[in-house]
Amino acid sequence: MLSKKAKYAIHALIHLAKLADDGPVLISTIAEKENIPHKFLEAILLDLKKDGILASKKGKGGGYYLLKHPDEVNMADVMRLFDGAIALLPCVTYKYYERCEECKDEETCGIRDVFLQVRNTTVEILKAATLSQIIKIEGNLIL
Amino acid sequence: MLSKKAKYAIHALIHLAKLADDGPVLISTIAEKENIPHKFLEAILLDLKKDGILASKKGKGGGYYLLKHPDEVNMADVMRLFDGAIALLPCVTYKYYERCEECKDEETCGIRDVFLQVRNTTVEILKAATLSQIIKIEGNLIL
DNA sequence: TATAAAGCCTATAAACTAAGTAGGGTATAG
DNA sequence: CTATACCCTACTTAGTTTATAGGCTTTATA
Repeated sequence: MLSKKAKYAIHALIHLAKLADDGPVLISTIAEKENIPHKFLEAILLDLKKDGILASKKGKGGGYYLLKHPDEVNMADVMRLFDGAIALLPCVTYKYYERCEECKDEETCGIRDVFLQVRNTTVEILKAATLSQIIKIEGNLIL
Repeated sequence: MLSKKAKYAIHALIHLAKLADDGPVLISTIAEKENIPHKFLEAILLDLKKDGILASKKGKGGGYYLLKHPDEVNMADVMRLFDGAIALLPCVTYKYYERCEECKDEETCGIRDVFLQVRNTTVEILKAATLSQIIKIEGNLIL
């Protein structure tokens, strides 16, 4: 399951993507509209900023805004940022690779093979799911 | 990520599937061969028994053995048993459905759509991954 | 240049979960 | 009838998640 952090991040990002041309948005505004605890959201947005997805402006008239284009922000990246590896086994991850402790021989491990497939198809779908794409889907679903 | 419980369960099941015709296997034997803490494995095997996948025989000459055919035991079932829902969001699960708290409108939720796709393809792969299948793959990989 | 606005930073706490341990109870083959 | 081996309940320990508290720093603007 996704952590709340990741879920909140996605909601905040979509919120910001929809208002991409309206200048900085207050943490408080996002928190209220998206039902996210204010202080918790603060930490989340900071992480997204450190990762280069968002930028912020301090002081009066400040707030957060998207730095990357909505086309360039996908769910795989967001999930990795907050929840770590997408794969279900450490031995089939890309960035977080680790050997499975109890595994006797990785080469002939039939379990590995299955979960590698799962990882690959999952990453494919999540990479295609950009902010633009999600907003577009929501638009179509309303019809 | 899979819990250790689920991983241990898979290893134990494969172990038992390979020895399906040799009568009951001792917990101690599986624990030793698969590097699983004995007491922990005890609890895991009991869960698998309660779920109808394994059966056991008490007393001298006892142990655990597969009740279901290796064709009928797949990774989706094992994962659900130990780690709960396979989906990454509670609102796209089959058996464990729950509304996402922060979700304003499930009908028009673009996030839901993405994670429903992920769930469906994942379940498809995991259902196809039966014990027989995994053992077969391992056999082929050795070549 | 004071001052309010708004993000930044560190520490802490409460609740939950995962992983494993302890110790005895119960059934059964020989 | 006793050694064997699974069954059951409770507990512990460590780590993670989900926050909250409180003050610090930057900045627009009156």
